[in-house]
Amino acid sequence: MISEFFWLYFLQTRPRTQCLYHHIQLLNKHIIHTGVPMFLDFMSEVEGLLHAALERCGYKVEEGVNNLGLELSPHADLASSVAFRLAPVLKKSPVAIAREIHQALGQNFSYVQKVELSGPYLNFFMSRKFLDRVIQQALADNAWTGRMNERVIVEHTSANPDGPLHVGHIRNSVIGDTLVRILRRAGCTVDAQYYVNDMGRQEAMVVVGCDHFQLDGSKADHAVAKVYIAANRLMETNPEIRDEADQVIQRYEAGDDETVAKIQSAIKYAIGGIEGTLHRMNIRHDSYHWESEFVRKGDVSEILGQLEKTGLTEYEEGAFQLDLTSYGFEKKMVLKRANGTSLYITRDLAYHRWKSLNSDRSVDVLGADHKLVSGQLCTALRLLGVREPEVVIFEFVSLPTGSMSTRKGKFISADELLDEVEKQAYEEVKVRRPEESEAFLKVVAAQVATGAVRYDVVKVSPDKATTFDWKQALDFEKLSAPFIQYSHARACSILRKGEDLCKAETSQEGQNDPAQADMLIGENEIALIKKIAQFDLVIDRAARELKPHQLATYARELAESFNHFYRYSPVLDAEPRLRQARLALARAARNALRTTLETLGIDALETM
RNA sequence: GGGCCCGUGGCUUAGCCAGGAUAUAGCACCGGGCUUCUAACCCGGGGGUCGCGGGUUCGAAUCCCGCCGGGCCCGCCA
Repeated sequence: MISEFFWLYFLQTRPRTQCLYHHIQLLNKHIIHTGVPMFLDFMSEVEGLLHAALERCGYKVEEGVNNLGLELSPHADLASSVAFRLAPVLKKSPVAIAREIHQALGQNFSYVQKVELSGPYLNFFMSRKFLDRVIQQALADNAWTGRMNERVIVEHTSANPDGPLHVGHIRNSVIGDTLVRILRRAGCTVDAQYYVNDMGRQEAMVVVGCDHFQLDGSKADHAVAKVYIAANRLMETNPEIRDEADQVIQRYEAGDDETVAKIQSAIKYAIGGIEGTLHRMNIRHDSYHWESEFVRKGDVSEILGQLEKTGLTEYEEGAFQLDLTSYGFEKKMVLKRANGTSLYITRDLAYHRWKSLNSDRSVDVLGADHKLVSGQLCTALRLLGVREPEVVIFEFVSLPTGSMSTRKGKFISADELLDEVEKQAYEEVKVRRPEESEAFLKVVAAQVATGAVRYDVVKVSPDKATTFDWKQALDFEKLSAPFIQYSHARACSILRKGEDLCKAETSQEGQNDPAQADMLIGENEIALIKKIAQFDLVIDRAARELKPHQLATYARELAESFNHFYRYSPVLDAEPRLRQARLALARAARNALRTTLETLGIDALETM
């Protein structure tokens, strides 16, 4: 019975030497299916070989992350720089140590073909057997799924229902939804949640706005925004609007029927519009949770009571506050207003406690402006003895003219962006496929647009602040979704023609030769198989570290590998047995591309 | 003023947390490749003090300290 399992990770892929590390997991439920040879298994074998060799030499490496110095390298499938680590301790040259370890490695290889000594480095190479099994795995009907088995709640988007999503919100939505997909691929059961801010001032302003202005016939979320912006403008000259909003907040918290009805219908109306936009981007939430739920159920007052017991609370000018100065927060956290109504942070505390109790992991995707408040929230949760969420922070998206604001009507909506990108995509498809029907052009344009928008967002690390740029958004030339979608479409095209060819020959000659994977010896073929093999590592690492952009990078590399294969290894013109082998690889690559695209939430077009 | 994040060829960007062998790509620029499975592709070329200065180390884009520049935050808003 295995009680421990080494999770192996690696950073990136291509040329430069990259760091790998492992992480000991103590829970059986995390064990990866060992019958599915992917990169993790190759790496596992390398680790075992190295540990055994080190033991034979009588060498000990210190416990620690990546203590074997494993890394992806342009010189090998996996390289170890462990000799460098041992040199200061053993007072020998790294080259001599590497030589000793190399001699002690033995020959009990399965997925390892050979180990080459290169100065102080030990270079491990994959065996034919491993490569063949990778193809078999990729050819299987079911896409690869990991064994994480955790129940995860991912909260993302959660935009106030006071207007449409804008280009800043979609960074949240795309990162969040991609994480949901990555976690599911890794084997988790994921509940994607939208937290609805129904008790805040913003929503009260929408209701006040609806009392003074008419919702027009535009898309629901846009109509709501107009009313909301108008109400805010009105407040500048008529300060009593603020009092009206305050009264709405108080009546709603008190449960006044008429106010409840007004707020809820306004929210449902706005959310309907927001959902429409999300659906265009292949994003769906599994459940919606309203902050008022947690007030009405009594969770909020229960939490206030528990926090009072910590002895860190106090009343200041009638407001109930939590003093977190000893935890490094200089400002006190106000839990209840002097007028008795609750605040966002208090309701959020209740929501987070509920999430923690109903999941193994909970993930929040939040903009950089929430950093401080989510730090306070986590500290308060710790005081309550509740597991903290894992918070994924993304830096701001601003406009060339400054930051966006729904209230001021200063934003570029997601709908506007999608419309423009789709228009551009339509022109591109029309040039390339003039013979196709209008319906075809429209479908392809829409799917290319969705992909282009999602990929543009997800390819950049969340901690880079960005400035929205139309020119860049509409330029989906190379480093973008269409590049990957196109590779997939090419693979599909080969497979379609290959099938026809096989049918014709089968009817003529009776029998096809079975595919011979070991005929795939071209440099580009091997490279493609190796790239396919890395999928499990990318998913595993992205799921654990919550870094979706790593999958975006992998997708580009996979497509690139396929394009090289496409260019240098003719499939249909090859002699029958080789053709079979290459068709199998094309199918394996098609499956890998499709799975990767699906995990990114990008449509895998079969033709474009 | 304090806290967090970012700074990599003209522009955008990977790698950084877990330091290792020639620093990743794209755009733009120069040149080449469609009678051959979809050229939304492929190949070659030029272009880099990895913000600056110290330190740690056999070895630093990566770790530590200081500085400079940019973003975000510091509400009885969310």
